[in-house]
Amino acid sequence: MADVERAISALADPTRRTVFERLIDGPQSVGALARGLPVSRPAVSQHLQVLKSAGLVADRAEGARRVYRIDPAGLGAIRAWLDRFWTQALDAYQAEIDSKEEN
Amino acid sequence: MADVERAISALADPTRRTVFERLIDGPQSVGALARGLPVSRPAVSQHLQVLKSAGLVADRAEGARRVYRIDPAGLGAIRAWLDRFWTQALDAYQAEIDSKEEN
DNA sequence: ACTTACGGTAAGTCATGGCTGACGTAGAGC
DNA sequence: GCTCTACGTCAGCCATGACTTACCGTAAGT
Repeated sequence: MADVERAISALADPTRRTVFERLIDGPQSVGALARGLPVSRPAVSQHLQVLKSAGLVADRAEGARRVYRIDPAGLGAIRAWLDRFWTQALDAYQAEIDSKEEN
Repeated sequence: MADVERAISALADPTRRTVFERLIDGPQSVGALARGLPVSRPAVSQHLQVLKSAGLVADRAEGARRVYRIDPAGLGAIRAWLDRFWTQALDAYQAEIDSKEEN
């Protein structure tokens, strides 16, 4: 649950969301990611740490470079949480409509 | 898409998430919500404005009181966005695994 | 009309966090 | 071993936003 919390707030930042979306095209090194973004390389590195601690990405050392890839775990956690939430909200919504129609 | 962006960042705040979750139990007035939270009533009011502009809640005037309820629109937007994202991520993930096994 | 309850708004404070530049470290090539 | 590239980390800056108090309009009850 706290895992989900961090995943959500991680994806709340626009830059971080962009970094994450770029990784969908395939694993990338930090420098490669930073080159396509309007922020410095340290900024990208920090964003990747946040994404990593949220279970959204994983990293693998490849020589001097560090390649990041998407980790399905974090996204799956959000999805599960959202699904449960979604059904609850819909149920409550429908129940509210029904109770109004009974008048 | 920008709608989704606001919905996500809206749910990123813990207090706001709590407010939203409380509304699942049924529509609530601002005062009722504030009474169960460690923050002041204006704070809750401001959070509700954010949730409203994100399409996550809707309000209805009921005499002097203002009752807020969950609006499925915002949650549905996040869900749709996340689903598309989810399949893309999984595809990319699987494709990456396959390309590694070909060595 | 007066009062009381409810809630949105304004102004101001303070903490969080995103960003940069500087620095230190590890690997690869000559 | 020297150099160059690639990253992570640290310190500090600054904007964003969450929160509070004070205030104002509005609706209902007496």
